[in-house]
Amino acid sequence: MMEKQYNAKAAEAKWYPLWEKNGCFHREPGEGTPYSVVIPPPNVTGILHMGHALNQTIQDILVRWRRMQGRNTLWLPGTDHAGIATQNVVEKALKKDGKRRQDLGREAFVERVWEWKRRYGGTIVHQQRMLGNSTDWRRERFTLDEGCSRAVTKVFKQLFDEGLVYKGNYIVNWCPRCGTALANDEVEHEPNHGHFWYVKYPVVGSSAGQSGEPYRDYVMVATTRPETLPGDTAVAVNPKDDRYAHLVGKTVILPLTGREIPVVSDDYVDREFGTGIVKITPAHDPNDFLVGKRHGLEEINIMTGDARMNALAGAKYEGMDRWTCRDAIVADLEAGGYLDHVEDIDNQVGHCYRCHEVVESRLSKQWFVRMKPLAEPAVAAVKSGEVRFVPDRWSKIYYNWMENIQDWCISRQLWWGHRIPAWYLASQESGAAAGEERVFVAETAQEALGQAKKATGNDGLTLADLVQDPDVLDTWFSSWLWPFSTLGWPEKTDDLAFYYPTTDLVTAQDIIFFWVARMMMAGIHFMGKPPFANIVIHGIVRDAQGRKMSKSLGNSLDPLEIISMYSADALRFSLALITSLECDTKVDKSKFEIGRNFATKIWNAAKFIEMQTAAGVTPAALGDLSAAALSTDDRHMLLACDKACRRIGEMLENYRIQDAALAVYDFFWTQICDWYVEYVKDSPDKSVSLAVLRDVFDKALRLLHPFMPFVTEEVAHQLRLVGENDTIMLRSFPTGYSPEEAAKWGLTEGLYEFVNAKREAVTALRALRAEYKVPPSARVDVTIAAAPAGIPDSPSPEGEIPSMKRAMRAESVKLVAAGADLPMPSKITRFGTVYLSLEGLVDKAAEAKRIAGEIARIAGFIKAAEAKLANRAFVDHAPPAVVDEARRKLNENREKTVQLEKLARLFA
RNA sequence: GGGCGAUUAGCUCAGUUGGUUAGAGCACUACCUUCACACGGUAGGGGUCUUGGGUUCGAAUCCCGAAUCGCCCACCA
Repeated sequence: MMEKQYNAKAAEAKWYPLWEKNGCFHREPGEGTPYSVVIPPPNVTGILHMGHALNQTIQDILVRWRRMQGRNTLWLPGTDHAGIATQNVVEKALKKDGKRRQDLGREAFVERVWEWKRRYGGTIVHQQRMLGNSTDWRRERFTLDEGCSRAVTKVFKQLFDEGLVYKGNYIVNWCPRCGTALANDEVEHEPNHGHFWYVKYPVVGSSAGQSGEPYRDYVMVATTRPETLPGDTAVAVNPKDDRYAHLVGKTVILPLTGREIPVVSDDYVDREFGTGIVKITPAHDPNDFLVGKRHGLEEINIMTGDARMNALAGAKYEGMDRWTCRDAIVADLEAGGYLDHVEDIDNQVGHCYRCHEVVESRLSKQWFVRMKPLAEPAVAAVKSGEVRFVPDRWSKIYYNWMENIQDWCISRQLWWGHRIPAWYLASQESGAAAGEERVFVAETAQEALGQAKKATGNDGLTLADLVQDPDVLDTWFSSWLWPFSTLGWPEKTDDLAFYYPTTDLVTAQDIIFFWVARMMMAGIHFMGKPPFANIVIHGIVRDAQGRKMSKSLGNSLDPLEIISMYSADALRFSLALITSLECDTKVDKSKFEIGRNFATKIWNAAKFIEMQTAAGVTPAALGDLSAAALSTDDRHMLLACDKACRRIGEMLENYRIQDAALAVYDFFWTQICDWYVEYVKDSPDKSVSLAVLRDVFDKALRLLHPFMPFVTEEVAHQLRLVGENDTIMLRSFPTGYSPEEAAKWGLTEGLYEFVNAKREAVTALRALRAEYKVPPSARVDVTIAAAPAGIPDSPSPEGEIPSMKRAMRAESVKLVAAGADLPMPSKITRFGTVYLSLEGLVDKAAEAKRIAGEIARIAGFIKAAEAKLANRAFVDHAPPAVVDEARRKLNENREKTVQLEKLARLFA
């Protein structure tokens, strides 16, 4: 016998290992139609959060559904090596022992990170199993594993050979704490309350000096970053600015240094902002860098990698950190009479997305990928419809970004990651700054050596003469290859041939640019085909106040805690039900009660079926039954099931996960539990109705399985709907009954409407009972002026009396001719007019008042409907069905009014 | 500054190409411990669909303007 209560924990602990062990998640390439998805690899340092839970629930729903549809399904899992994040974790651990990574040396440190990965890297992988993910763990990958590394190297070399990877002097975002360059999108801009210092730069050759008043002629420069002053190599004005036109071409004295620097004119300068004069510091500001390039200005780098001032900043400031130096320079400017005044200003300051340090713009040599040539075909693939965004509006955002794309800085000054496969001549390295640097890009050091020998004509070179580039590649440089590197590329594997391109990519909106766009480019460039057919974008999980969930805010919900409180199925179903692809999802704990309650409901319904069986009811063979053997309620149930199967399948095809979840919920709860199970309790032929119930319940379980894998598997086994060594997850996803079955059982639309109408009558009677406060225990006498003739294919209402009797808690149900004028109180339904004899149970005055209100309300509807139908334009233009419906409704309301007026007189 | 989106019941959201008296879940009210289930059942209350115009026989839905909120990109020296 089934337990009184569903034990979710036990079911989860039992089924997941069995599925995995039996290879239920695994398929080999070859047969059938492929359906493949690669998981967005979580950081190996990560722990499972609600964002993962949502993302993976959506994927698992799609994957389980496709698998049940019979597709050859692959959902490929893995983790990302997450350069900075992982290195930080290990460095933090080292710090506890008072060590820095430099103390270990590169090789030992990297080995230490690997060791960390082996010990703790499995955390999130373990947690993902708790969700019930049907990922093929036999194909699990890591972005830094051997295969992925080979792909990365090959790609780097190919792009280099194609001229799409280059090394350049460039101003990059630099995190002084992490000691590495950051890509533009790794910088977070945040509002900052800062100052605007107004500084006077004396103009050379003015009359000022002669009069003995040094600074009468000066230009006023406003800056938020006085500490970069020693790096200034010009001041700039707008060419159209008449105020300063006379200054262009002259020079000014850079305060504190005595250096003369030119005044240049450049469109970049905004006349309206500040004083209209900008100091230009090419080595420490991206815009200034560009201005400097245009005017051939010197680039003076005055800072070290950890944002301290170097010798070029001047002896006095050398060694100071940038903020100390700012204070010192401001003080000196003031002392020298150069500082005019200070204003408060609100601006935006960039912070490192990892450690939150204020980012510095820094001039350095970095590797870049030329993006324009890669972006163009990636845009074309979406424009042509070859790749589709779901929802479609993301394509606009994608175009917008791709069309304004900038080169991608891919080098990172870290130790943990894919080392850049570029080598230099050791002898050349120190003196290379001045001249051309010789670089050999190759897949191996040996190959690089060959290149070096050829280039230098020196056959005596050995590996010892070569030095590999110390930098590693941006983490995304491996993830952008994920859809094919994980399938074995660059080898020509069967997996690659069969599962590439993948079918769906499911991810949140926040990594469309980081990841999705780049995968598109890589897929097209290296495989000749976009990496997926559909890009499904879902929202971000937010807390009840709409804030992003984050560790620092402390507002995160832990999926594992939700699983332990409510079950994995509850987590999954609730997420599916409340998630729209259209917008972000607000989540709080109470939402998960929906899923838990649903699981309980299913368990109890299953228990009911078991009890019927245990009570000795033997289900008939459904396939042998004809329409005549089935009651209208039985047939209605079968038809509702048929509709549910079709609708849910269609919704999933359109990625309408929320709608599908709601439909399966409604089918189970309303159709099966609220109506049919109630009917079965008192059905005239239990053997038949149990057969129907078992069949629709079985189908409902399968419809639900992608959403709630554990409870469906457990219940299917409890009811022996699958064999002992079998699993529901490999059974077919129901698509509805065949036309033959539908014909044999008389599953017609008319019949469906007929039973719906009957239910309206039952509901109306219940409402009457409630309105007139008839005690639930009271058996009442009901009369119905049955009128189902208006419904096509209607069976005789006579046969419905027994089922209505029970549902209405009626002592008797009497049918009279349709249209018969029944005494009050009664309600009009499609089935007919329902009358309940009250036997003087009513407070007359109160009822009279209520009825008057009701008449007034209906009068409003009638008036509106009459006006509508009197309108020729409406009658002529609206679809006939709409007009007919309006007429029918109007008549019904008129009839209702007549009845109500009679009733009012009765109570007067 | 550029782009995208949102505003519907107390709350979270549906509402598919314009078409009955705008729906669901939660919350709320009343009644019900009826032998699958109180994590339940039955019946209810609650919305001038942010706002002002326009198109239309008809607008939550389409167009224009306003307000409020959110996100993304770029960024002021």
